[in-house]
Amino acid sequence: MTDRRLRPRKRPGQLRAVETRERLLAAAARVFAEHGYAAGTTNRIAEAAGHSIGSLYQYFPNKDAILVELAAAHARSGIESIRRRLEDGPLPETLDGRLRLFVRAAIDNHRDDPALHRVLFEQAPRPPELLEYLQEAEREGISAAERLLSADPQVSVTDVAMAARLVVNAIESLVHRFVSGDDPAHFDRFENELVDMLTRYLTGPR
Amino acid sequence: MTDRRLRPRKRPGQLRAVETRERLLAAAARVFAEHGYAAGTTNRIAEAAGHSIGSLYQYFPNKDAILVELAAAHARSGIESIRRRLEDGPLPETLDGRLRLFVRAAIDNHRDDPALHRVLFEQAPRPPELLEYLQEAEREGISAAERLLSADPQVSVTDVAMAARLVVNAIESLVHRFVSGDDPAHFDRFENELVDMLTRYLTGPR
DNA sequence: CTCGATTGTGAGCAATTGCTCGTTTTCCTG
DNA sequence: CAGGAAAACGAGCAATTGCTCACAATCGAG
Repeated sequence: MTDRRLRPRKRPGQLRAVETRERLLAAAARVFAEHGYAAGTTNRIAEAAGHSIGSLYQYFPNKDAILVELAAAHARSGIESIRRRLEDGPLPETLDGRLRLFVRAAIDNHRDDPALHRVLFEQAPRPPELLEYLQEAEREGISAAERLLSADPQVSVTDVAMAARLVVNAIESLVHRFVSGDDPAHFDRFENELVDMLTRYLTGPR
Repeated sequence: MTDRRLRPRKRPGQLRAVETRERLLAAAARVFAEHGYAAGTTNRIAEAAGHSIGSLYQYFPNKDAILVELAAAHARSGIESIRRRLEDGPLPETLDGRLRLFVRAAIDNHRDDPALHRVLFEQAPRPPELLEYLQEAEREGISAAERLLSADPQVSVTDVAMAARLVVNAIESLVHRFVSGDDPAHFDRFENELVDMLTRYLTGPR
């Protein structure tokens, strides 16, 4: 929690080193998910990875850097998941269908490892560097949403900018809440209702 | 972070003691809000309150107990705020008006001290005792919402149970996000749009 | 005023943490 | 095989933390 620099002190060259780094990251994900951020000590992470702390500190300058790496990877995978779905087939015809696509992507990305997601985005300290990265990603999401909403004749909302923020934040927040919560079975009902909520909101009467 | 019991070891009897306890709690709120949970050390809290750590540990068995006390107080104040608004005047005639009442209460309760709220409900560990308290409060809120929605002829939603959960969680999550974020001015626009979203959702076409 | 009970004090202990650094092991090049 | 570089190791240090406990100050009942 001391050094602000997040760059690795040594970039892995040999294959062996790359594997070590990956094992350390995977172990960190497991340890953080199970013990939380504060109790997820660097020694524990190294031990769980089957390596020494010395090795850990060869690839990460401090504990925060590990967390940032995990969080950024998670965010990237979310964005990638949406991109893949968009390229996979044509954009759904109905607004309803398009919203469902985004909601599904969000659910999948959260369902992956809710415990880790909780640690990363709730209880862990978020260094400014990570915050900027996440805010930038959110801003992109919002402006993309804004473009989609503006171009859609079905959308009857007046304050499109605020609507875009609401939609993006609603999906992110609510999915996070429901997946983190103890509702393993009701995901379908939740998905339907959330899509319904957004659709009715966006296409509602003047 | 050791002792599970959260009961105070000594209940203050004299006025002097009550004041000490209150000064400690107020200082804890300030320190947590400014430094976060991990860096909000018990020594720092005691110092900020103008007392010794010894006194702190006479009224709180451990650090967690202080946090739980603050969180519970915050939740209580939120519930109280809604109750006051409901008793203050008659229940608004329109669904729109009723929703706005709840949204306003949520905004006010969050606006009070966003930094502290962040610490309490995001980065700090939530002991099971507190979690149960909060879940119970949420369940009450949801079932109250469910009753209101069922009784309302304007409400056209089919899955009323899930709708109640969505509405309560949407208000809580979205208000939290927007108030915590850096949007001091756009609160009105946000309030309007959120009320609009919920109204259209609940009264939308079959 | 007396004197036990309540309240307040703070030096310091035991435990834990993030992290360093001197050393050993493994790999790659020629 | 030689030998230098890259990778891995892990005992242990410096700093911090939550918390104890022996004692001092203050209160209030008789």
